Amino acid sequence: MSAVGAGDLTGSRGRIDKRQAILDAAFAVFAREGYAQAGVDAIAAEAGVAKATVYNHFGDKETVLRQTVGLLAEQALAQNLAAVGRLTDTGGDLRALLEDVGLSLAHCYCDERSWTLRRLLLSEFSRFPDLLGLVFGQVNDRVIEALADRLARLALAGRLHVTDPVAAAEQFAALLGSPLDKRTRLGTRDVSDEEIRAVVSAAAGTFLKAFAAP
Amino acid sequence: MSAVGAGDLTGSRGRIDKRQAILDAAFAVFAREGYAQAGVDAIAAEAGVAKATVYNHFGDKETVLRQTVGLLAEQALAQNLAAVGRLTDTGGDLRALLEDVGLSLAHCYCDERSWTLRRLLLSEFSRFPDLLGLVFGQVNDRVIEALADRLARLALAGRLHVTDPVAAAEQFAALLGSPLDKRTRLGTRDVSDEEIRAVVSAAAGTFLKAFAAP
DNA sequence: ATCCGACCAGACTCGTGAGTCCAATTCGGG
DNA sequence: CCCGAATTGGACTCACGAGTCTGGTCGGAT
Repeated sequence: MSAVGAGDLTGSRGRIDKRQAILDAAFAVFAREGYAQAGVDAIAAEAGVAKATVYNHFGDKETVLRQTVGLLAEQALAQNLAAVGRLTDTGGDLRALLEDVGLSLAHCYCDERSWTLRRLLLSEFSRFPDLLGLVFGQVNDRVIEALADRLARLALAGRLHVTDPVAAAEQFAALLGSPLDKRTRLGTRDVSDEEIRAVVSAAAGTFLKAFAAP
Repeated sequence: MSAVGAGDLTGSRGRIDKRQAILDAAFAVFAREGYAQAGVDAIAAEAGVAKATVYNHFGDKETVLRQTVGLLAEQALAQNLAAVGRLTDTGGDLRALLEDVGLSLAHCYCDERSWTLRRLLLSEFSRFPDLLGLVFGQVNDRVIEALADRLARLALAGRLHVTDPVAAAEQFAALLGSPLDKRTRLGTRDVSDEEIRAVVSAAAGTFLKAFAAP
């Protein structure tokens, strides 16, 4: 949860680290009420901090939002890249490998924080279009790119038959993400692990039928 | 654009049809500013109507939003169903058929009104979760269902090899929608017709590689 | 001609939330 | 042990927007 840079005498008692407490609280409150409705008072209260302290650290409400989103996006990116990193040809069953990676990605995708972040981003998109741009460009595209790299290597090894690795990566992501969006109603409905597994399996199945080497 | 029920002495002069003018204006303003920011004053101004008239017709701001979204969702559903309806086995080239339907669906999906509606829905989702539920359930699911029906018939005719038509329909939709989401940055970027065509072609290609009868 | 109901302009109430200010307090380092 | 920076609670200003009300206008039906 916390775990950032230098001095980490975590929030509760330390005189420092109000900052992190505020960011956590802001995320919770923004997610719960939306940017416009969320009062800075509410954020301060949730963080156990005076309103003036929030302004000391961030200057204004908008900056609080940007910092919050930026931090979360960074974390999400790291998680997704780690998941994609598992896609390494071990010479074993290709389908099992794809399902393993797909499952890791699906778990990143369905993580509570992840859903909340995405919902927040979508909600405030009209007010802060650049935020969505940042996340689309910096997170989504990077993950696709990393996935494409791995797929290209599998293709070189003769295990897949893809001509455009980026397109294939996009399609794999689509096959994974869209059904999850629908099943979870944008993360507002719990899905059993079996259901996730079924989605991943279907995605991997279709992907392999389309791209497995002959 | 307007074209609804009974008396359509369109907005400007007629004593009636203020209602439709208000709904149109509300859609524009909500889309531009988001629900929370959009003032009823602004909606009234955009509709060329007094604020009191808005309250005469709808009672409160929330009702204005619900009616607006409901109307638009209905129209979107009709358009999508029409597109799916084109998926009829003519005995000709299956790929061309799929691309034709895919293109029709993509055009529905990329229509300005369609994007705006979806963005509005996503934006206000935290405040009105039931609205998204309505659209997901009543529009999205129905389209998938209709598509599944058509795919099932193609399977019966021996032209496709699908075991679960609904899953296949979902995947086709995913292959179509996700790349469009990304390319158009949720509809905030114009995409050339060639680009759309390329997405449709890629989707149809992957779908057929996975599901074409052997 | 006249009455009714929809419409208009704009003023008004009321609540809410951003951002500021300040005097009192508390902690951390020297 | 003391200084300064961070923090605190709370009061305060200011702007904005929902919803109400009023007095008056206009068109159409009887």
